[in-house]
Amino acid sequence: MGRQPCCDKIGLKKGPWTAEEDKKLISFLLTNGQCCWRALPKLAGLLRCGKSCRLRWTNYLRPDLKRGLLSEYEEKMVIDLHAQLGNRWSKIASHLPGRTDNEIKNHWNTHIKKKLKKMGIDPITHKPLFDNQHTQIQNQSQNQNQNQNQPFLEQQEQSNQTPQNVDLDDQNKEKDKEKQDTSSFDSSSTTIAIESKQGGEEEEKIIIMMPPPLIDDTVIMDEMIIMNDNNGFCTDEVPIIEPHEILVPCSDPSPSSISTSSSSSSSSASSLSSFNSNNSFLKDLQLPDFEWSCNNDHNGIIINNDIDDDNNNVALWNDDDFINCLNSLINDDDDNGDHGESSKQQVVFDNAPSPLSHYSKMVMDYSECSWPYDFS
DNA sequence: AACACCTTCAACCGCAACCGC
DNA sequence: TGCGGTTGCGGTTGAAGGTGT
Repeated sequence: MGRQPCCDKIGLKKGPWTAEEDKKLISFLLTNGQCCWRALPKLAGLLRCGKSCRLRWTNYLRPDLKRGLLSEYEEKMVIDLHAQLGNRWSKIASHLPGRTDNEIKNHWNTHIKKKLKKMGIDPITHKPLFDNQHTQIQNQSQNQNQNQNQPFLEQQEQSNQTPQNVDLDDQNKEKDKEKQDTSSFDSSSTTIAIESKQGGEEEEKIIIMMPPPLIDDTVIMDEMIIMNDNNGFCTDEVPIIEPHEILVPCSDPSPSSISTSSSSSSSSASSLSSFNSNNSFLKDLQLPDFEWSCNNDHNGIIINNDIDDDNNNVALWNDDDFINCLNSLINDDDDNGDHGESSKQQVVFDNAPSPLSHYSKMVMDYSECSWPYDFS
């Protein structure tokens, strides 16, 4: 006998979600929180299977999602992490706040794969495809080269035994010292330098400093330097998202919903019920020192109770603002953008402990608003 | 304008892992 | 320990939009 389907598919809707369905799902999850996905469609009045609801929420509707193309830095991160983790998209996604495994997987298959091939790098092995005429590989030490050829888990073990340090600037040295016990990033561990210069072709010079072997499923990445000939970037160019600026639960009214650290690192798992209090989620996550490109096209909104007074592009939201927006979204029954009318039927988050209160802080990209609806 | 081909990405499917009993 | 239910993950699909002819 075949496996039982995840749900009774008779009469269940498939295919693209409608705005109405989205609203139902959002409304239900914000008022009730995440319960059993299997039971959710019935409770929410949706003709979908629970799996479909979960996917829709985690990949598209979650308020902490960033939308839009991956930034250059994110892309490099993905490449780098893929070199270590392979197709473990959820693990990769866990290092990129606001990105889902599905999104990264799609981006990898549609964009990055091609780019790497164009650059002469095998997207599977992350090693050069071309011979020496086109490619130079500079390995700074034989051991490092060996490390790269070893299975990932073996690298982990070695890394545990022989943590290596690198030249870091003074500011980072202390930080690095702290992290050394648990994780060490040796930015010199593997360097791939590719110089492509042939008859009128655009010159490319890419140096990829490979990150260290991972010690745990997650790793703190202190350094990742990828230099492009005319488009090199350094840490000075991008603002840093501190861990406290990233979506963090401030409280969890349902202790039973706290997930274990082993699963909470997944972006897909970073759902309402997965958050833990007291920032333990972040501890589990071990986010990298994130740096984002700061340009005029991306005015960041940080929904945050803390103030980032250095960044003029940052606007501050609090929970109430956000809930108001969600109310507007959910109760939007016309298209004239008139979201503020108090006479509208309102989904009430006020009295019941709102699951949204889990999101004390979150980062949204203003121009690529996380929510698929305009509720401005 | 019409058609074919290509690209993108949301959604689906099936398997594996996890969890509670 | 085994079993059944639930959730998470990664591969794949297919509709929609874009591009070329």
